[in-house]
Amino acid sequence: MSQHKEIPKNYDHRDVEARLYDEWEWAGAFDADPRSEKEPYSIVMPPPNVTGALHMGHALNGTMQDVLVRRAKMKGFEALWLPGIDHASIALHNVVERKLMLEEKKTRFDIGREEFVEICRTFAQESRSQILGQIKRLGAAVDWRKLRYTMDDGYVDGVLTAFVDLFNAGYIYRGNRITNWCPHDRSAISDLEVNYEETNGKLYGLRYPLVEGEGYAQVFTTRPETMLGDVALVVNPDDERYTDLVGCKVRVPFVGREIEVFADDYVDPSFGTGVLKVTPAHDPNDFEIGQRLGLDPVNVMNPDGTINENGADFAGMSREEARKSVVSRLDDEGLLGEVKDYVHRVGHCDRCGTVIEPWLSEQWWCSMRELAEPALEVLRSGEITVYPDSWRREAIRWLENLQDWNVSRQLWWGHRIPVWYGPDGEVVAAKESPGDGWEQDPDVLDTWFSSAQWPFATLGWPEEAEELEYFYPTSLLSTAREIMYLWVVRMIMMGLRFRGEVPFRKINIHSIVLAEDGTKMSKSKGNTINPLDLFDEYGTDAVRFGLLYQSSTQDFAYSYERAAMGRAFVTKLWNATRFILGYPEPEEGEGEMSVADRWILSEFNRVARDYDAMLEECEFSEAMRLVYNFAWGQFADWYVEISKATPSSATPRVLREVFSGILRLLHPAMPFVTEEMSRLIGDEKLLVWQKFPAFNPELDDEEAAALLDRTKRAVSAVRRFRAESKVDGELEGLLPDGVEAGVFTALAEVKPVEELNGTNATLPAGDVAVEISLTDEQRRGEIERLRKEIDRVGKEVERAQNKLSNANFVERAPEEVVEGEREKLEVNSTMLDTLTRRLKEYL
RNA sequence: GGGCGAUUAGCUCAGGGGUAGAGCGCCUCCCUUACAAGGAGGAGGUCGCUGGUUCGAAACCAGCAUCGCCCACCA
Repeated sequence: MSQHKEIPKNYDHRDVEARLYDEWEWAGAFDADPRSEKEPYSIVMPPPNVTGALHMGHALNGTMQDVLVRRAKMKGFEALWLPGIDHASIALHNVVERKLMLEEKKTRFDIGREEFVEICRTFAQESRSQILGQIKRLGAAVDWRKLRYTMDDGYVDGVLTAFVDLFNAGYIYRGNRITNWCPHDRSAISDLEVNYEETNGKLYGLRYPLVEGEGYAQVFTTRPETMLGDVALVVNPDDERYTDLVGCKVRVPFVGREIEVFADDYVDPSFGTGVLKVTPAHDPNDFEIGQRLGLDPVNVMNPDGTINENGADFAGMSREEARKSVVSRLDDEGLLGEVKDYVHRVGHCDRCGTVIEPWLSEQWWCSMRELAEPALEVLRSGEITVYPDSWRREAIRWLENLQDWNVSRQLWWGHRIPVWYGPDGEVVAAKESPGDGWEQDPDVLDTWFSSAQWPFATLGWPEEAEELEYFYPTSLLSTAREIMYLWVVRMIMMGLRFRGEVPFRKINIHSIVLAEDGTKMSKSKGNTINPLDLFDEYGTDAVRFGLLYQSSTQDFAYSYERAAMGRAFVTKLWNATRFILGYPEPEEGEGEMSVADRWILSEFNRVARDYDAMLEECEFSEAMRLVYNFAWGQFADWYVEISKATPSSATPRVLREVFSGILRLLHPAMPFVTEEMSRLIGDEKLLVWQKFPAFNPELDDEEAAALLDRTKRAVSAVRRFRAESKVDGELEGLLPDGVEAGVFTALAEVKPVEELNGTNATLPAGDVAVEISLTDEQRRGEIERLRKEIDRVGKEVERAQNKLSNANFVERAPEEVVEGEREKLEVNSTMLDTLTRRLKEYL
């Protein structure tokens, strides 16, 4: 009774995955111990937002990290993969506010800060458990005991410590300046949280009547409503058209303010009329011009985007209403000039999509220049390796042009800024209230401020925890490039500031998984793919393999074919397992190895070496190709067939050894099915506790490799002949030179004879030629086949002759290339002679 | 306005100075005792265009075209 009959032909991932994950967890397979004697390896997981479910990007990134962590464990490192969740201040704000509006028709201001924060906390709690479940579905080898959440007490302490330190060191300061204001969120956001979109707008010509005399000055603007806050007009000092205008006064319509015309270099005479209106409270450039001219800004807007009391009759209107109203009343009064269509880029809030209003407000800023210097240094010197390197250069460029960072948000959900205002106007930063009568700043910190502490705050900082001591700096950070600036670069700065060491030694920037049509996945377009659905349909291992196989430095359109490819691979391996279980057990002792045994061991050995090197450099796609091609194209297609046809006494051992090696190579990429197969073939240890195959120079066997290479080519030549000439029955032939006799005879199904019977065919296979006897019946079609071969080989000869007759080639090309051509010419010339002679015989 | 990248088989994509690769799809044969989600064999490409470097370019360089992405305060 052969054992494999009891194992189904197809692997059932549903049955296996949930069971194995629990087993891994119970066994403590993912635990990492800071007191270990081993060398540490650590990755902190980019924490998913509490707002969202796992998407394809998470699946890809999670798989890559899992590959590296499991591999590190198998290579003998004490490997930690630390999981986490981000409270996602502004993102969760939006989700909860939308829900509140939808379900109760209330805004956050209706229910108040305390209640709102409570709702956020509850939502986060619920959403979090769902996300953690999804991480498990992926198979992620994370140490759950070390799960961190950015709102945990310990983590909060780290964030506040960092803020207080930066404040006391003078990096954090308060400034009244133009920020990107989101009227919907009623909060400032940072430059990086603004998305600029091409918008079809209009340029409105506005006319400002001269106070003295007749006439007006015309200005073009895209935001006419901001004229209510104008404090000056400016022209370029070299603009001769307006020499007389400088120093004149004009009247701002509706508000009646008389403002002066100044000269300033900033103005581009070729744009519009060459006259610019200055609205310091509502435009960053104007703010600077206003400062140069010593003019006070006039703010005409409320935090919610409505016009305030400075806006005369327009007070209370929304931005949009005010724009229409201003334009139509200008028109009524003859003060509206030309109105042109104008395509320009308008900033939108990254989280809610609302049009951003550049708006003057009081915010906390973090001065970046000095903090950036050490970060630049580690990137320039290559102390941090980035895959691919182009992103290292990008990061450098960005750091070189860094603006100060607005870290305060007028939101409620998040880390409240630890700045306290004393009864006598004192301002201090402290983790706790300095005493009675002190009031805390109402704002919260930018989410990314807390994220910037992630690599060390998760390990216990500011405590000198043993985890921090042992696992920091982390080994690698893997992430999508879209948060390179928002997050990665800031972690480098903060890591260097607070630990004096880089937060990670390597950065893997992976590609973005696009929708099938090659556009970005987005909920609004409805083209998202849910990885969990894929896991259900194809099996997690198959999806993981497909993602890795398809990943590269380029963004890629997700293709279900890759998951199907992974599934086919799983099936292939699964059936190899069934084969091995039905194969004779290894006998006592090593056994005598055949050339084929030596060959497959040698090949495997090389694959293991190259595979490991590829993973070390985050070349996941190439690594998958390599092991796939070996497992399927060499092991299954050839060695398994050889093991059936001409086994040696060592074959049962070698077969299991190589297959077990393949499972160990693949385990990091396809953890579930490999674990199941490993068990079936009798391994007692979990795969993460088995040894990752390492290169063994003794197994390298050039001779066996060359022999099998020729043998396989000879076999293929015979198979091709059979297929093309439609020859079924047995063939007789000479044993070609330099092939492995047993393998050739068995796989080509050619009966070796001493002499051919006279009606022969020559089958070329590179530097091997297979000579076989033909029956008269088999001879049919031989003439046509010979002509085709003669044609093909003739071209080869011609090509080599051309090259070799080029004196420059012979002189300048490397020796081995020239020599190679000579050999090819010789082999092919001989072949051509033989084939031509044979054709003559047959004609 | 700057920067980065892409353009290779019908499709999705690798590769990379020395005769063009994979998966899927297509064609022929085969349900043979691991596997039809499979096996054996095959067809299919002047590697975007134009120049240059080189003995040799699909690969390196320059320009162009097309398509992406990122950065930037022109009203």
